[in-house]
Amino acid sequence: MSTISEVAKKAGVSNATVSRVLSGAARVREETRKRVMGAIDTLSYVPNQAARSLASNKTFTVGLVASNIDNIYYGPAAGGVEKALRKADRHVIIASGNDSLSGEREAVDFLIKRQVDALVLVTRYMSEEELAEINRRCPVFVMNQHFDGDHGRNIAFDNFSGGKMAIQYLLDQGHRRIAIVRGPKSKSDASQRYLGSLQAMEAAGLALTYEVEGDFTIELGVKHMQSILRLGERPTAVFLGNDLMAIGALHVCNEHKVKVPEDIAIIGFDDTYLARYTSPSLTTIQLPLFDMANATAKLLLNTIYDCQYDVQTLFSPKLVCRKSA
Amino acid sequence: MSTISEVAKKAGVSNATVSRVLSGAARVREETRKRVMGAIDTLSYVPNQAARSLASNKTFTVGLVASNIDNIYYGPAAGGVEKALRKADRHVIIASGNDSLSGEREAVDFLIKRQVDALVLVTRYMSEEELAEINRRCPVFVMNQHFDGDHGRNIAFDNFSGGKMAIQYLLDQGHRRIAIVRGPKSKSDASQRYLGSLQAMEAAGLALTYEVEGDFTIELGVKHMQSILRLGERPTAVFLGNDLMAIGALHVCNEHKVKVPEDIAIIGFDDTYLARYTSPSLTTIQLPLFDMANATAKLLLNTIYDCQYDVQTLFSPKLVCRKSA
DNA sequence: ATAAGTAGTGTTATCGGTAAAAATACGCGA
DNA sequence: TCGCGTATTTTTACCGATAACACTACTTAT
Repeated sequence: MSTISEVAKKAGVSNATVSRVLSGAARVREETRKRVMGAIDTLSYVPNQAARSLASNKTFTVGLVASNIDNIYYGPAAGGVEKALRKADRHVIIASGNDSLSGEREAVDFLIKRQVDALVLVTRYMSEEELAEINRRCPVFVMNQHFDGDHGRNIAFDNFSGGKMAIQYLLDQGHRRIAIVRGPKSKSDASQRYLGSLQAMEAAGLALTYEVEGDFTIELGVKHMQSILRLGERPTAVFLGNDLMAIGALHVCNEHKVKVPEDIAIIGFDDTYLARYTSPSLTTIQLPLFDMANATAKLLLNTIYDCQYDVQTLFSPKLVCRKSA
Repeated sequence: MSTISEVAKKAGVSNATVSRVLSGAARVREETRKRVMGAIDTLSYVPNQAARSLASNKTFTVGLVASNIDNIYYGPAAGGVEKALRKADRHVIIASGNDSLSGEREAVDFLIKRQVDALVLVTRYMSEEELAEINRRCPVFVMNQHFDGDHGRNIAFDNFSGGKMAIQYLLDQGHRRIAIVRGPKSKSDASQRYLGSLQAMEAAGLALTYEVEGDFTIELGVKHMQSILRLGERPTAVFLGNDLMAIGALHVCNEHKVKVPEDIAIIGFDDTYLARYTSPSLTTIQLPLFDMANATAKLLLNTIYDCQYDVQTLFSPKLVCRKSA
């Protein structure tokens, strides 16, 4: 490992000049610059991150907390964040929240101790107040919850329209007896989807046949679908608040030989990559998680590191018609 | 943020003494130690990682490269690694290989530039020779491929027995016409599963009805299952080299109204968490990925950081009977 | 001609730790 | 009482960058 001094010596300049060439911020004569670049090249010099951090008081590191790494939503989220940050030569530390509130807190504390420059949170259990609290210790960015950091901006998805769209599609298909397994009341995205659904129903002058709160897990999709199948007068269609619950629901229908979509139509939300391969394939509302995560990271780069990316801050739902509805 | 000097001052000792209280390696009088701990506590001092790294020439950071973060296998792998490392107060930087060889290489280069102390690779495209090559630049740990770093140890899974077990189960169920969609020939784990299957068939005096190479993706599971259904004399059972391909296969069967397991039995490999929720639920061979990743990380900690964890280095397959076979 | 501004580069202090060497204190046997 | 070994702590160099400031050589305005 060569150091900046060796490069400086070889190029016949001072350390400071090499540093300037590297940072690109200050003016350097073109000829000098070339000489330095040449030296960097022949020595295959790589700046020492630790020294950089120590001197500049930045770590060039962003922490990513997921409530659970082993989760179908985590992949695209981490991928989108990592892609944007790597391109900008920053890196991502991960910490899993082990699917609990205390775990999420520990993960956040761990990363703050590691002096990350900012946090991206994809949490399930933290309230918005708690996010604000954390934001006082370290800049926080989220993508699925209502929370604007100090920068006053956020990446948002139009969950309301998405919920409306799902129900509207069922109505258009002729369904009148519709049930909803909504996501948790504590989550604003879930609530928006629900509110959108209600509006679509009301506009059609109808009421929900059945309604229950799930927690976005397969397990609760299973449980609630079992209840729905036991209902005296079954609905002809069910809107599940996310794909995971829809997968659980499909599983139950198949087990009970209830034909989807003939006997009962199922529609999900998110369009995870599995939706295409369920049996039958899942009709759902697409949420472009990877792109949203990418945008979140770019917003972060702009805010924390003064980068200049164009950032799309509002994303819209899209209906993906497959075979389940 | 308070510094080590402030702590030292408050405790009435030198910086060095605080340092050795923290590291725990050297002898410190119990009374002094308590005084220092007290000062650390009241100042809520947290050591500066950058300074630590710079002085000790270690980053306490491990790089994790996955061929694709957005992959069902990545979650448990990352989770297992992260858990062990966080407990040991090290952290994990992630980099995605974007599902290509060049992407994997870039990810590795990125992490080495970031001066990680070691690498954990969960790659799809890199040959063992390339791993050895990388290992010369930075200690490499893998869990699914045959590769022992300089330490000469590795976390291994008995894929051979797993393959044998899958076929044996099908034979026990009375199947005689059996097809295999094996994993890629370039991967040793896939080949071991295949070899194990062959042995089971031979022991029964039978030959495979059909055999083809897949690449562990749902898409190829779909494609090969379609071919199998077009076969003149269909096999009565198919062993897919991993769950992802099995999910694709199930999807095709359901689409073609081929009843599973009555018309054709399907067995997968890995027991991903989705196996439980397919229709019908997937019979498969369990591979404890999270635990293996955890063990890999512990092996890494022992090797790189002189920790003393007990590490299980060989893991065994287990049959998980569900409804698809 | 002189002051003032600007481009380009060098000097130097500093970031907050670690580790090796040096110093101090203390107990013990000769 | 002296020398020596052991236990404990301090001193003193770094580690490799950055950033504020200083300096030099030109331009340009006055």
